Amino acid sequence: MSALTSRLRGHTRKITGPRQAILGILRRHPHPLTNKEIFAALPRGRCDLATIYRSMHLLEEMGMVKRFDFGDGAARFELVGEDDDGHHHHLVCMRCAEVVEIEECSIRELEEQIAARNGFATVTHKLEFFGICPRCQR
Amino acid sequence: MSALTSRLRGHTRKITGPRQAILGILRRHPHPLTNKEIFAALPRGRCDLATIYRSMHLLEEMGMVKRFDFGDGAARFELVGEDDDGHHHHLVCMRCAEVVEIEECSIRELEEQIAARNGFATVTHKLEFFGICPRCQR
DNA sequence: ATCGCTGCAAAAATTTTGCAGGTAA
DNA sequence: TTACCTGCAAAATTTTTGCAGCGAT
Repeated sequence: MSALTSRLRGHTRKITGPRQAILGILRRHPHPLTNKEIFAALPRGRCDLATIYRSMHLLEEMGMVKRFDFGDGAARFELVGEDDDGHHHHLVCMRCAEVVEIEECSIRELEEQIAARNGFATVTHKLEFFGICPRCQR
Repeated sequence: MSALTSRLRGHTRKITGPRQAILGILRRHPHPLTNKEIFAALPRGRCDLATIYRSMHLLEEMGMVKRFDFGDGAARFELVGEDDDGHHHHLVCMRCAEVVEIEECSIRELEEQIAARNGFATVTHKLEFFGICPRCQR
């Protein structure tokens, strides 16, 4: 956590109780969480839902968190590790919403081609897989 | 449009004024539109916003339309062509929201590997690219 | 002491739903 | 005729914002 807190300090931002609690929840959960899920996981009213929304904006802006959309109407967030750049994808069950993390990513070259071909700069991508998980097939 | 209307009929669904108008807008626009954009493009109150939401659910369920999430809080929809399966991706400018269609897709094999490796069935994927378009770089 | 942060409450934005009447087939 | 569809209005969700006070540095 020290790397994260120092990054917060570097942005002249404060290490507060709610932020520590939110980061704790994110560290403890391996998959993207909605703000409401974070709120529910927090020890009983540890902070306001509005504070979570504000914190996620801040953390996203600082690159400490990534935003995902699984197609239901709620944004999800996942902590970016201190060493890696947090780049990976997900395989999501369309029935039960189970999430499997996908490490493999062979899109980097394609990404560069697409950037060059269209004159776009700083191109990134988001890739999500959807299907029916083994349990839900039975 | 005949293929689409016959598909509607096949689902014991009716060809109504609002639905024709919505399909007309979608056919005329090459990129994903939010429901509000569809509403605005409709000749002045041609149908209710709620009707658009209901229509998009129906059309999505029938596979005539695909849903996209570009990360702002609104779903976008794009018409699926009559011949192709509508599978393609987008390159979205993070400043001005310009959208470029990306035909190329080399994920199919990866998709199969991921499905097999995790025991998932009927696996699909969504891939979007984000960057800064040429005009916004200046 | 300063500036940022928080809770609370209100508002905005997106999406869903109930219902009574209208319309395609 | 019958089932589906629509507009209108209300509600449910998700997200944002204003403000007064509190808290980290």
